[in-house]
Amino acid sequence: MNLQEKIKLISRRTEEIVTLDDLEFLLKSKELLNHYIGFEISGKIHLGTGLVCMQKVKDFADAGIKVHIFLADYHAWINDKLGGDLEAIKKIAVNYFKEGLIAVYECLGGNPKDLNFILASEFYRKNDDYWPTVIDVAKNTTLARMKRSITILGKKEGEEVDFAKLMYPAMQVADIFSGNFHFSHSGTDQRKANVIARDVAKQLKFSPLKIGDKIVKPVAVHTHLLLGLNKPTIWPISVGFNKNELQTSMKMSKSKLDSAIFIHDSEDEIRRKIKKAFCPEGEVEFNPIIDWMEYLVFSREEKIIIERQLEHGGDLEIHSIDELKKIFKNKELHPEDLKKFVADYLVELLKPCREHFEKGEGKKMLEELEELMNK
RNA sequence: CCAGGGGUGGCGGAGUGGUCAAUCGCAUCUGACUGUAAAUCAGACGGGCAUGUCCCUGCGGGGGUUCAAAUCCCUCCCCCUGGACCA
Repeated sequence: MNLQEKIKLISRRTEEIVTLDDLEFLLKSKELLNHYIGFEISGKIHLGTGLVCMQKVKDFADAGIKVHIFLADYHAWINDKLGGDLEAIKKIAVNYFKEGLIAVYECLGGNPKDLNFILASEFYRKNDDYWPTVIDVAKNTTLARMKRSITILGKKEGEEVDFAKLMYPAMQVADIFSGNFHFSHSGTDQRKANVIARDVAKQLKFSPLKIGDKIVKPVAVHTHLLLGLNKPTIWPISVGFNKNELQTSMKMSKSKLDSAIFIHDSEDEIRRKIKKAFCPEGEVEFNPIIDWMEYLVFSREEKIIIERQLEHGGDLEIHSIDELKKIFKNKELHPEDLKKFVADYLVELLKPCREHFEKGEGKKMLEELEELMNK
């Protein structure tokens, strides 16, 4: 694969690459390059991580980059996930979470051997330079900035938090340097941490990131955050609405009931959630179903055929997201037909993963997680 | 550690001895209406069933006063604001 192909592969369907020049520089070097994406062990894996993030992980792997999945157990603990029980979090991380990511990766056609899993707590224990790196990062960042950065934990800026949460951004940044990761891959919600990493990169005494003798900044690759299936909190949109605010309110979230589909949801669950999803006819911009078509379907397909009854126009062949948007905007495609397509598509795509968690060890791991979440 | 304020249903937030299973808003669920969802309207919304002017549990935990407590008293825990301490 040549340089241009690699760049194209890594940057396809991303929201942002910081920066493209640095990406090119890294890819030109002859060194083994390391990718990283961190996941808080926060509960069930939804399609945002399962399909969007893992698809990008596969892109990295296909580009010949060593990919690392960082199981952020300490981070989950800090962020009060799973009852804030570190031991339980660790267990879920190495069982359910790892298992789930492998299973979806296979659904996407990836080879699980590509994936290198790192458990945060283990990584810290074995790495004497880790905590000095945290301090090093902290010394090069202001308190005000850390306070602003708690949005990466899903907290609102200015929200009252315990002190550990202010350590979280520094830890996340230190993860990147301690792991010697050249690529920090995340959803756009993690942008603040990645930008801090780039800002402190040249100041660090501990674990600086190097290519040869040159100290470099990690390249941030930000993938799209899927829209939740719910109606946005601000709707209908009025004149002078805040687009950012609206988009933030639309993000898929585990805390918003039925806004997310999980990688092992049953066929009925998938269909039920899609059916009740917000989907205004003719609206392409703030429409979760259109969003999912773009990031879950057209990210993989060159051509799709939407089945329709004759009275509704008969089967429809579409070749791109732009074509779909145009047709939908003109109300030449009814939401119900589109929903049916998306549901069928996901049911089929996720089948191996679903079956994996329906029996044996997989089932046990999922039940273990559910029990913990119901506490 | 001290002073003051506070902890009520999934969330926000009323209530401050009986008429409180607890106003109201949001969320959620059901039905009607739409070829989806939304919006709108009607109903449900602590749990149970025999669905009733029925039973149980309940207003941070525990104990007490009272015929009667979310409401008063004691005690413990936790949160917020400020202060004190700082070899």
